[in-house]
Amino acid sequence: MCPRSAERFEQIKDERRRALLRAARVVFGRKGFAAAKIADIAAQAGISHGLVYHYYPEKESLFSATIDASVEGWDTLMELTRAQGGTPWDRLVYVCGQMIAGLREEPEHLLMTVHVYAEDASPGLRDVLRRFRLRVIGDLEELIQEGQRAGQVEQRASAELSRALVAIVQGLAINRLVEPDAPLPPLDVVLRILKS
Amino acid sequence: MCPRSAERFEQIKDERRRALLRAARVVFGRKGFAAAKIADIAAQAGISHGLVYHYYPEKESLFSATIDASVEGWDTLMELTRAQGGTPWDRLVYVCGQMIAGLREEPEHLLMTVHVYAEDASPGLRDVLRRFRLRVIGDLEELIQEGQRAGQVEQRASAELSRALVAIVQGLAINRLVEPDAPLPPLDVVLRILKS
Amino acid sequence: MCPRSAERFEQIKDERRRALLRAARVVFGRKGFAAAKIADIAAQAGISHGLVYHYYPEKESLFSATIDASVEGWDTLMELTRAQGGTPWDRLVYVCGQMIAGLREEPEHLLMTVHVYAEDASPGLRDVLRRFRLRVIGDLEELIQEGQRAGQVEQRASAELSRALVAIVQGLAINRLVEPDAPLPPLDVVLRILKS
Amino acid sequence: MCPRSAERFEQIKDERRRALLRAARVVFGRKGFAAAKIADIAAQAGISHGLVYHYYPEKESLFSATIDASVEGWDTLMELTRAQGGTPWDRLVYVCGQMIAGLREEPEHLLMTVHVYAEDASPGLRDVLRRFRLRVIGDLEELIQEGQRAGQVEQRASAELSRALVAIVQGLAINRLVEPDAPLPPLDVVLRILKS
DNA sequence: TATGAATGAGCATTCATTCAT
DNA sequence: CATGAATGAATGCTCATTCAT
Repeated sequence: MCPRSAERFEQIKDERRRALLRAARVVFGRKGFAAAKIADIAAQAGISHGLVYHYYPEKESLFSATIDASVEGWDTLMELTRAQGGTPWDRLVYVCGQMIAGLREEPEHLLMTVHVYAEDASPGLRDVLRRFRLRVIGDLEELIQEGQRAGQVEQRASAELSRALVAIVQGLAINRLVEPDAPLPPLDVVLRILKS
Repeated sequence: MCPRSAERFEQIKDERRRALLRAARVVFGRKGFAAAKIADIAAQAGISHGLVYHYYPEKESLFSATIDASVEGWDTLMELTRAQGGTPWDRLVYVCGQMIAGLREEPEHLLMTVHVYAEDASPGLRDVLRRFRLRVIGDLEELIQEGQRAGQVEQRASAELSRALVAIVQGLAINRLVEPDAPLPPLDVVLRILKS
Repeated sequence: MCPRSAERFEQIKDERRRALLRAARVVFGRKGFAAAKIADIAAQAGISHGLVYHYYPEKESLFSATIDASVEGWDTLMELTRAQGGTPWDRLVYVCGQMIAGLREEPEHLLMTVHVYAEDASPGLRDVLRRFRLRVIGDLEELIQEGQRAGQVEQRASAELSRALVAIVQGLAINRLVEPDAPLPPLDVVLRILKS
Repeated sequence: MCPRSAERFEQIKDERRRALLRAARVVFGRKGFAAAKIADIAAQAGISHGLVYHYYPEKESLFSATIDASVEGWDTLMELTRAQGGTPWDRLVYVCGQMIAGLREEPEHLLMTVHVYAEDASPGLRDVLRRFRLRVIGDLEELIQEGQRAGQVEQRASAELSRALVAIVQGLAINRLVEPDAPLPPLDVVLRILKS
């Protein structure tokens, strides 16, 4: 009724939506799309499963939104990275460092990708994920090419280097889930991939 | 009754069992445990879904058997590797080369692991997979330690190096599934991880 | 929110649960555990088969609950019987009269027992039923012993007499199901078993 | 080829058929029609499940044949009973004695009846069983009427007395299966039903 | 005949989705 | 908005029945 409460309303709604997305990322990341139950996600978010459908009309939309949030997160990271001063190598160190730090806290973030190549995932889902993947790979490739121009990264097919980098980060995410207490290799080991 | 037909019988049975395992590896590898339908696997193997239960009493047993086959495959590879002449580094080159070649043909092999860390996977499944993982990591670590003693691998925590190696291979397996036509990075890029 | 509706909620839930139990008793009693389909029971209760699982997590639990309800019914009857004035014989007349009257309305009640001696019924089920049986037999035996002390029942092994009594009642229940219109023998014929 | 072996052949076939029927009676009696598996029966008879279909084209025929065998057994008992000298009461003692003795060895015999009143048992099955039941009840009723004419059985509706007699015997069969070691009440307790 | 591999219809159970409260 | 009861399509698994050997 009064604007105050309407605002407050929106606030609550937004908060809840964010909480829901966080919960969805965790559960989807851990179990994949098929094995994740709406009820699991609702429980993780602390709401009833019926309420989920007030925010997202179906499981797939929720999943898509989760990816979208990850994309946003990635875009933010890339902006920060580009705003970083220093050499191209410094920027590579920064972005990889952030990715690995992210693994520690939320390995689910980068695992989302793993779960949707399934042949019978709806084409929509596959596309959404594929695009995310290609964006990450593309952004990293750009940084790598800058590094190559600066002579800080070896002169090899940048597409391969970028994919190798993504591969190791995803692989470490898996490791993180299977053995949460195993040590992650230090950043410089990961970055060696780019040095001849 | 006659030995000829009894033999033939067993042969056919064995062949089918192998075909079933192959089909199961492909489908489980692509979709994970929850999303893989027995009917999918049966179709992939060219048999009716009912027949699957003549060979394995339940989905989980089939999954376990699939892992067991992967373990055997790995053991064979390790034997071949150890039988390889040359320096420790040569052996590392050999085993990683084989793993990456395997990715080209059957990326499912190394992906099996990805799908079972789910919190609600039956403890049995999780154990089976965890053991497989630890075996691979352990075997590779041994090779790495030999390489360290020979001065061919950097003197860093061999556990971390081994996990980084497994991570990149698994990450590449994922990449293979998502983008089957993307190029895999060459072997020496992968092995750089072990060199300071 | 408001207590009125919450109460009403619980009421409806309870009603439905009772309706489900009644339906389950009828169907299990008629068909036995294996032959009774959840869909039959749901149809009999006027609900969808999926909803059954909101109330009982599996067929066996529903069956157990059905037995539990029968046990309660029996306990109530025994309380009424013990509250009955008169001689021990009067009480035997009362309880047997009620059992036979029950046969007319719901022969399923006493038939539940018949269906679970199967060798491969889960041990849980068998136990639940065995306990019910022994309770009935034990309670009747007690009444019989009182009758014996009062000289109203013949001085023979009360365990055998009790079992003979249960046997005839169960046998009549079967008769009731097979020939719903055949006459039940009058009470005094049944009670003769206890008189020398 | 030669008549000797052809005969022998028939013999073996007949023996097997009898063994199969015996096995079927045991398993059907214990588990009912729905819960009894062809494989169970075959195992009990010591043959492969496929072979069952050489003797009976389907589960229902096997069940019918089992009933037929029971009918035959009953007819034989009735012939023996009628051939028995003495008073009508002596004959009743004889036939009930045999029934109770049968309970000790093969309680399944009289339990067959219990399992087929199910609403969705095929009408054919229900009829077959109903006829068996009515035959037993009718034969006993005849004996009871003889007893009544001889003044040895009370002058009450013979149909009810007959059904009460069958009821107690069936009830005892159930008891036998649930508690194989519980004592059966002695014959005279059972026969009291017929005495005023 | 005798075996057991193979098929497919049927049933228990799960879970996304809807909707009355 | 929020809840959880209700529905029904989908999937694991069983088992009667068929059939190649």
